[in-house]
Amino acid sequence: MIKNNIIKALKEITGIEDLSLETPTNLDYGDYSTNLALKDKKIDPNKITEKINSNTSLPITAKVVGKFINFYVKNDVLIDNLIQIDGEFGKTNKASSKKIMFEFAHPNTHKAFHIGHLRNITTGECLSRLHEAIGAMVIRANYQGDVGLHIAKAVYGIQLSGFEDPKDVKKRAEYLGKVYAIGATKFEESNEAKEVVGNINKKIYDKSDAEINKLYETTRKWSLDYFDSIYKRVYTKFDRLYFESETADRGKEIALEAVNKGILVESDGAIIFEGSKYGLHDRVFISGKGVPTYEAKDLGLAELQFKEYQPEKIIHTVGPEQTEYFKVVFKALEYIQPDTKGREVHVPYGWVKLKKGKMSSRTGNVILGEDVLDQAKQEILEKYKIDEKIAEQVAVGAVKYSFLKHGLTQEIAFDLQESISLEGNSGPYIQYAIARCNSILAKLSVVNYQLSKNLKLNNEETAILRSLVKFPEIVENSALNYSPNLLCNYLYDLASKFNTFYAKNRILGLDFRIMLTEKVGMVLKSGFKLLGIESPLKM
RNA sequence: GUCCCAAUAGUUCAACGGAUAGAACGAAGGAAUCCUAAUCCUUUGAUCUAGGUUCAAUUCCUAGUUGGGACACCA
Repeated sequence: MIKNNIIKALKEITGIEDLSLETPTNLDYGDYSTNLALKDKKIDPNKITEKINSNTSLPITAKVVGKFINFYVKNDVLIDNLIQIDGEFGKTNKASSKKIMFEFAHPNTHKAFHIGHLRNITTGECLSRLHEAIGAMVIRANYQGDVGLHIAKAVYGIQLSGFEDPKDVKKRAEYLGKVYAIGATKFEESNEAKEVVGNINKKIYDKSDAEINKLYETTRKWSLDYFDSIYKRVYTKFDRLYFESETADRGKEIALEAVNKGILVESDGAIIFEGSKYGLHDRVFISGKGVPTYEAKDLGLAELQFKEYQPEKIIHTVGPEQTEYFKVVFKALEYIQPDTKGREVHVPYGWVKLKKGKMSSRTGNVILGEDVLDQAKQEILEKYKIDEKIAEQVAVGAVKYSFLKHGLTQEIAFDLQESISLEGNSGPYIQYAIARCNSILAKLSVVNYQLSKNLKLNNEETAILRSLVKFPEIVENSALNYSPNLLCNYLYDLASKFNTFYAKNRILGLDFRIMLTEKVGMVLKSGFKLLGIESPLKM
């Protein structure tokens, strides 16, 4: 990467080890710049610039503006880079051979797969792909809650309202959402219901009631089948599906062993970890009834995950409300299984909130993930004359992009009409640019470039070239900072530059412009692939 | 009460301690003999408050205001 070349050259000249480059937002200030001379008054920016410019092997020229040194990538370097762009462009080996587990999605069976889950899975899939692009070995894991109080509430809801089988994957999921709301509402209303649900919960854990077992197994499968259909729809394939039902027993064992070691202690009949001793808060691992909580299950999960895959890190993509929860559990885990220290990471992503009202599975006031996709698709079909398959790709792209373009920790105020935009800074805008590239190239029978030696580039062409060079480092930054929005911003900017170029220049007839078009299409497509979004050939 | 996170145009969001704080939507106007008008071009408009650190603060620190979240047997 050019950036590294510059840093290396600067280090040799100045002897400063710890220096970084900036990328000015205003292209007039160069492709990169440094503030070295501002930080250290003894440094003379003019001397550095002279040395840089006298070294013709460097890919850049330098210029002093004020105290900044700005670097401009040379034209021939930009063009060499353009020629080299192929489908693999953007991939690096920054994280090569590192094994990282990304754990995401985690819907709970018997509950709705809502829009928040959709953001989660979109984010997790994108982070996975970004890390694969920088050379990591990625394991996609999904930890699904198939036991616990919420299941008991749903089962209770069924007992109250009577069992039905709508005989359709989606309708079954809707039915479960409905009975969950019924059970959960009753649970909050009366102590008697709390007692009943508690007993159902215990029965599910110890499998002591044949009738409940059957009901549980049947409805659990309904949920999982439904989730599978969504995973497929958003192009995610998990390497491993973990279930709370498989971590619960072992988790409880681990917690009990930890009591013997003095890591966990008994308090009021429950087994807890005293996080408050570490500036955190106390949490219950085994309830007074002897049932392992989420905390204990996470102990079982961690052991299983490290044993099965030996990942260097496990990235848990989970909402921000669990930030402090994870701190406590990771701390406990650190004492129980010391080699996990520093390897368990919680990457929180902001909530998707409704612009009006509050989302809650309990009250049934949720926006289902699938409904969002369906509505976006419907709107696209009504608005444009395209076939169903492309409408699906555009709809999924619009929804995914609307999540990914936001900073990861930012909450999103969701409004279907506003959020799922088809114009402006949106997925379809970029898809449209890609389709446009394809459409231009399709006019050519043979692609055979004859680039003249003395190309005179106009502003639009130069802007695109300068942008294309940056793709690999954008991918790297997005991956390492867990920031898909950086890649979104970049792709939008590139697509926008291309559209401006397209509007002002005729492409067909000039080999250089045809090549530029082809390569822009490639980069946009590669970038979208990393976001987990398809690029239709035509729109 | 303690702790965590956020606060930027009318709205939804960007911005690596740097240079003139970027977009999109909205509003107003314009672009078709020519490669896709889901496009392009104009115009419009913002850093919660008070201190501090710095050559330089939307960014870091302190306090406050507002909103969200977590704080024992839910996940």
